[in-house]
Amino acid sequence: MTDLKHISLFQNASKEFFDSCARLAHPHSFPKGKILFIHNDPAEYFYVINKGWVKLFCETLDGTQSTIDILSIGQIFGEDSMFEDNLYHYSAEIVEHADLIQIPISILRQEIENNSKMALSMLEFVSRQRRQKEKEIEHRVIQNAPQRIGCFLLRLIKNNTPQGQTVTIHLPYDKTLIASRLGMQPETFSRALSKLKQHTGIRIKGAMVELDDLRQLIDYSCIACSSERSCKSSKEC
Amino acid sequence: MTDLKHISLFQNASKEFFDSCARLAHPHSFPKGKILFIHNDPAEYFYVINKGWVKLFCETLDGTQSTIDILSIGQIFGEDSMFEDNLYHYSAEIVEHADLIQIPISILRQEIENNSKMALSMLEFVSRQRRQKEKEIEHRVIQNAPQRIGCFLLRLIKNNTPQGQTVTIHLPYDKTLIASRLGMQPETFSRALSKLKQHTGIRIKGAMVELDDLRQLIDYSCIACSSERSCKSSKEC
DNA sequence: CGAGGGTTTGAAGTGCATCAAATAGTGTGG
DNA sequence: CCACACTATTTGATGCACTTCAAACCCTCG
Repeated sequence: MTDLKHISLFQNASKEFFDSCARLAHPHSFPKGKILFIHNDPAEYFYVINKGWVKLFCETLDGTQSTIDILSIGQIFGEDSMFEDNLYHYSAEIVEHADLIQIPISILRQEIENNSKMALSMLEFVSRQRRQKEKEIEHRVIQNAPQRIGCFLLRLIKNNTPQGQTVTIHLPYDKTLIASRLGMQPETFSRALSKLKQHTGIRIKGAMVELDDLRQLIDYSCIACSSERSCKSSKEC
Repeated sequence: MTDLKHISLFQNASKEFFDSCARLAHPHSFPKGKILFIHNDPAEYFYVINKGWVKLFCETLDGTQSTIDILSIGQIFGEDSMFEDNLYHYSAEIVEHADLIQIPISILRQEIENNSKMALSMLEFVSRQRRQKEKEIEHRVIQNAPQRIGCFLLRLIKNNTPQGQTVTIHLPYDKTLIASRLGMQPETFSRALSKLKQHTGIRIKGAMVELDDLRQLIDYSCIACSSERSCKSSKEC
């Protein structure tokens, strides 16, 4: 359970919070494909990801899905039901074998109510996510498919990577999933990626993407973005 | 300044908060077209709208705009810079002559830090907005232009309006603005609205929209939505 | 009445979706 | 270690939705 201490959201959590977690939180492993909960299920727990990937999504009656987010190590989900009517407002599916910690939402709720520093951390956290969603809408309006992929790649690169140096990016999950994350069809993703290749000189081998110069990718993708800094260094994107 | 007491976000604010506001907040009137601040301006104040309409937007170097939101009476904006680097992360423009109250962000910040009930209200507020943004992304993925307009109309209708009764909706601002709010071109909006007319039997006279039966509009628009309830009654949409 | 913005309509182009099929890649059991 | 099955990915062909550019129309307000 020491893992929780490394989650930035919990930097200001109290000893009592961690103690409660030690008593009431459960680590769990889940295989790929497992549905953790679905839209409108009553929400008792939120989850912390220690390993693997989790997809959050909604779907309509006719089965059409829209991917809300795909999360990984250090990220949390399900906590937002606290502010709604204690129902999950999305479905969650394991897309890469995952280790999760299941924690009663009530513990978090209590901590937020009693520990004002924690409440502030939570506010920062939610506010940042709100902004990211706004950015995402902007991107879908302004950027075309290849640019959205370029932006996605840039966000995968660590902030301290210097320019003018060969960089290798490992796509974190299936291309089909990336496509859904970016709001496009798999076919479109495939075609858009090769268009991106033509425009920026990136090299693609399976799930590996290599590029010699960040500059070109930034120039191509971030023209269509209002952020001052590129998506690589901006916390917004 | 009594107006502030009616803002639901401030229901749990302390007497000290309202006192500080009485001393340091300024009411202002602004004409249509006035730019309040632009992206990356240092943020000292947030705003409460008493009257009129305000557009929040971002724009890229080449002038392409993306509308984040269009707000009106009882809504606030600019407060989110508190959790960023004290810069506005969007631009704000008056789109209908507006009366605003300008309040130092520091007052709100202090209130959140000292009054845990207020922190919770704020969390609820931001969390709801985050969810609305998620819904908006879903809508743009799943719904086509006429359906998005239908959904927009439904949200304009008061929740307690009964079905099977003629309803008149007044478009709150320019059609061009509604178009930008929904992420489409004015021409697309115009065409999509008449397509919606064909499908649902609504009647359009300028800025007035009339319909005999909500049911038809709901059936047409909300098929492509994952929300349990229709956009009319759902707090999500 | 006439100027200027908002709105609609028309014609043509573009980007993405869709459907269908081929190909590559991965894991399985023999 | 190979053949098979199954899934992920790519490619091709076609269609549709929305955009873009251009022009007409309409409305309001001085």
